Amino acid sequence: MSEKPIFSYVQPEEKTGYLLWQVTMRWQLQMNQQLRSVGITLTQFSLMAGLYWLGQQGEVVTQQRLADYANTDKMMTSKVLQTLERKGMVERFSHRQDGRAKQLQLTLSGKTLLRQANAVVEQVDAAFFGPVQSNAVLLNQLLCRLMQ
Amino acid sequence: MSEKPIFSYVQPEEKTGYLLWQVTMRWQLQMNQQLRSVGITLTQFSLMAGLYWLGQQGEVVTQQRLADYANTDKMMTSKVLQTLERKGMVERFSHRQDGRAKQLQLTLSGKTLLRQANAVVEQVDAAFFGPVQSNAVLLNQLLCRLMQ
DNA sequence: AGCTTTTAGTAGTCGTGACTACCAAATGTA
DNA sequence: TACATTTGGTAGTCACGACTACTAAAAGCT
Repeated sequence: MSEKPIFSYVQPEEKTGYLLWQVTMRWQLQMNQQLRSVGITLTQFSLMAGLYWLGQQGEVVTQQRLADYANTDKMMTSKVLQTLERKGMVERFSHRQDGRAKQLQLTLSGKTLLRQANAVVEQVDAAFFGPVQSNAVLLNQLLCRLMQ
Repeated sequence: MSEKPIFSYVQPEEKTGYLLWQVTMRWQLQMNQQLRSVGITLTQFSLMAGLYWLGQQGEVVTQQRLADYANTDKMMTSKVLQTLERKGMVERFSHRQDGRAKQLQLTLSGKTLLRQANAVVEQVDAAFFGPVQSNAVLLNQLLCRLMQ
């Protein structure tokens, strides 16, 4: 006498959410493994990239602004930026108008590192998405719709 | 006199890899937030689900076997299973044939929790992938191709 | 049997990622 | 001006997820 099965007959790995998760973990792993050669993590890269980008737009970038832009929470952002400051990639000054805020700035070594890291990221991305290159635009659209 | 820009004119958030990452983080967050009501994490759920599934196939499941199946590393798997054992969701016996291995078994409470958690997962998945429901099969195929 | 190599599992570290809780500065309002 | 509320940032906790390094048992080899 067997119990009622918990799952339907679909195997877990056939579920879209699970697949999405697995694929992303693999992408993230490859990124971090390759980025290791330049001494940076994916998260650190994405924050530095965000900082650079906002800076290019002429913005005065605070930690909260960067966190909003990168969709990271401010606590994590604070910690990673402390790490990046310790590594000499980022400087944090106190904000002129707002006494609470920290104004962020990439250092010269930071920009150099960012440039090196970006080359790695581009290369891993190309290799990873090679198998679906013809459908890249489509995949992009679907993902965009999931972000609203 | 301005330096050569580090990135092309594409904004970072337009990159497929970055999008994939963002979407998955959001999916994972929603999963974990909802699963909290039943007192389990997504990772714990996926290991329990894998254990259940392999058990249904009549296999004697060891930690390494489960790790292989779930694409998790054995160190992490070991720790999460210790947590699950402490919570009384899983039992770990020593393997009859292999003195190194641990044989895994879901407890009754484990199965109950798994059933509750699965209902939550199904519901979050449905809500999350609603916006692309008509293209679900296509998205699935693309993701599958990225897993080889 | 004696030896090397592989394999199953654990301990402990680092870096997220989400959380609670907190401080202090800025803002809104009476 | 006085007070309550919001906002920018930090400290510390928990749970991955990847890593190094380790023990001990199994398997392979001579």
